[in-house]
Amino acid sequence: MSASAANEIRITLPDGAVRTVTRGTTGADIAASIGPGLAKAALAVKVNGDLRDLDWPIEADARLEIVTRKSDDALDLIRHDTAHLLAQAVQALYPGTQVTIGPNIEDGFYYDFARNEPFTPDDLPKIEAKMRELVLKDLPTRRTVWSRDEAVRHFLALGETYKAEIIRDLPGDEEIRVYYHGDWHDLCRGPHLMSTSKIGNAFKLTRISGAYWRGDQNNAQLQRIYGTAWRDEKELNDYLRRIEEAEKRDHRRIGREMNLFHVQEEAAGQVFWHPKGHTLWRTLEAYVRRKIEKNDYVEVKTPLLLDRTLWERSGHWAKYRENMFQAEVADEKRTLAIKPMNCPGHVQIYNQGLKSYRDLPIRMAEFGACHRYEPSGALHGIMRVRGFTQDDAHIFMMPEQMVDEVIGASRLIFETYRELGFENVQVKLSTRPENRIGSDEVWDAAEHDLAEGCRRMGIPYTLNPGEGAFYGPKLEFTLFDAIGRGWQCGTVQVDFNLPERFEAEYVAEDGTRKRPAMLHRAVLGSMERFVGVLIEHYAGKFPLWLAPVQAVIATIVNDVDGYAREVAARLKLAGLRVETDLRNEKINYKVREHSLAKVPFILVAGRKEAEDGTLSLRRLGSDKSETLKLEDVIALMEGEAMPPDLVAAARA
RNA sequence: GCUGCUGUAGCGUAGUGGUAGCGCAACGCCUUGGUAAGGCGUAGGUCGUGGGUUCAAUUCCCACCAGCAGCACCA
Repeated sequence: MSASAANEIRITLPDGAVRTVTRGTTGADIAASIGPGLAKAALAVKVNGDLRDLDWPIEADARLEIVTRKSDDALDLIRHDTAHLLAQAVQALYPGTQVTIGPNIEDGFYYDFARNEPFTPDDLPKIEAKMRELVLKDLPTRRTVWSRDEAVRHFLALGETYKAEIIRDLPGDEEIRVYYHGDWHDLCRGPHLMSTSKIGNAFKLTRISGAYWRGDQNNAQLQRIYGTAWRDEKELNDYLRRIEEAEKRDHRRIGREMNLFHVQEEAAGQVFWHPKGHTLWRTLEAYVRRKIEKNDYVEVKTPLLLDRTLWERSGHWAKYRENMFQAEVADEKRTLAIKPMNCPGHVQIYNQGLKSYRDLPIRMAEFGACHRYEPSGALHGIMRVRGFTQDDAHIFMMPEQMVDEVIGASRLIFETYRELGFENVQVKLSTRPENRIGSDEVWDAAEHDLAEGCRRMGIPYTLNPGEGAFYGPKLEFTLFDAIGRGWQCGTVQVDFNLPERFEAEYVAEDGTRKRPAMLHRAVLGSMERFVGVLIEHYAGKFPLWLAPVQAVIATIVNDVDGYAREVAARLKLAGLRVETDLRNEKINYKVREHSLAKVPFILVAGRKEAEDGTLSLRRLGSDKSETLKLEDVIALMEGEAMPPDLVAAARA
């Protein structure tokens, strides 16, 4: 091999072209050799799939890809550089502030700072202005490599104790890089854009919050600044519009606008359901009830208030007491607690009378009102509350029936979500935590049964190691709504604890007493939360079968009030939820009002319709109307108002 | 629970050391009008709660409660 050949390396470009260049050539050099346009557009390179700085010397044969603003990787680069820019601006404006970490997150980034004085919302525009100033200065990026000791000493001398801690904790073989943007520098793995001007102007600081160092409540609380950054102004504006759209779907807002429910401070974390909201609730409940009846569940109702001794026996008193509401009465010495879960109650019912293996499995369901003292900061509308109703069930069975029951419960969950309009569902298997009860053999079997159930159903799942409950492993079902947000709702959990503690038994085929296995399972999870999810998923525009008011009959003149009432009566007879609007208002006004109230059908009745026995039907979201015979309206609406499970049954 | 912010009529908001306005909604009257806001009028607030400062507090201070954003939590 000649000396020159030893100094040459082969670079393969994405189109397959191969270039021979001198060892140590950078991505910038190669981009320049391809063309001046690309040289200008280049932000970074990918060397054998790894993102690198443009000036990173390439030392061996490699596949190389030039990353421009159009590349998928550009956003990550821009966001991370913006995070640095934020830190640089903050340290320029607020000397003495320590930097910690500043990772990318979905749609943006954040940076955590240690500073005694808190940031206020007024600081954001100031910081942002400073950031734009730094962009205009076009500060060049310079990468340096330090020894560990040198870096630690350096950052400690600067008073950057968090950075020093981060460096100390880096794996031994990791190269310690410090990036300079002009005079300012930060420890960073990179890569970075070659100068601050490459970031562009499409960024915005969005909010401030507290955050614990390393996410641990026992550590110091830092101040986090969130921001978003995009390739260009258009992308930024699209994003801001998306946020606005999401705000419009907010169930708290729609709940108020559609008069579904309210909350008030005397009952923090609990919901006052208004007639319309409760109609929605009952419709959903009736649907779930049909589903479980079809799946051979029995429904029960158990007490809300149970004696402390029962909770001691179940283990909740020891493990869950801080989250339980307690009640006392003047005349009695006993302490009662409001149930945070339904399981102990269900085991009490199971334990009434001796069960045979022939009775199993017993699938015991309850729409159980539970109360948990959730931390005040966790409360959120009707999504995270202190008083909620689980569509709960416990399945008592022989251990060998476990896989079938896991499959049955999972199938019910998938089917329900699909019928309710959620196609995309993900499953997680949470396995044994550090702190647990039960032998390894029992855990092995339970984890196996959950996994086996998924496998046989052909549903993929991801592992969530160590995240199981202390009493058993679980499957968690996350559904994705219309704007792509995930909601963990359903769960299937194995429980070793309760049957043991309450000494549940069944008589086996051989006449011996055996302990049944138990599965907890919820489909919607919390009714309150699920109604919230439905509101946000549909943005309040519910499918007809769920809509609290399915149609309003709006009159044009008072002469037809009688006809409108008659129509309403006929529709009600057909099982439809309708209201009349006989007010002395113009039809424009009525149409506007009921459209804003998201009523699926407006049935307009004027003189013509009253004479012909017809209605002018206008669908929500349409500006057209069509005139139909009353019978046809009823037939049409009856068809569309059929709940999805009944539609499926009718088709079968 | 932690950090920050907020709390004025049902909702959305203005405002001030001298006991409060506006819009929408509500209610009443007039208008009976063909598919997204007709007109006029009336009523509604101990300005989150409790203390303090002051001649005087909705306004300033403190505490508490609740809400919002995030963190932490989420059997």
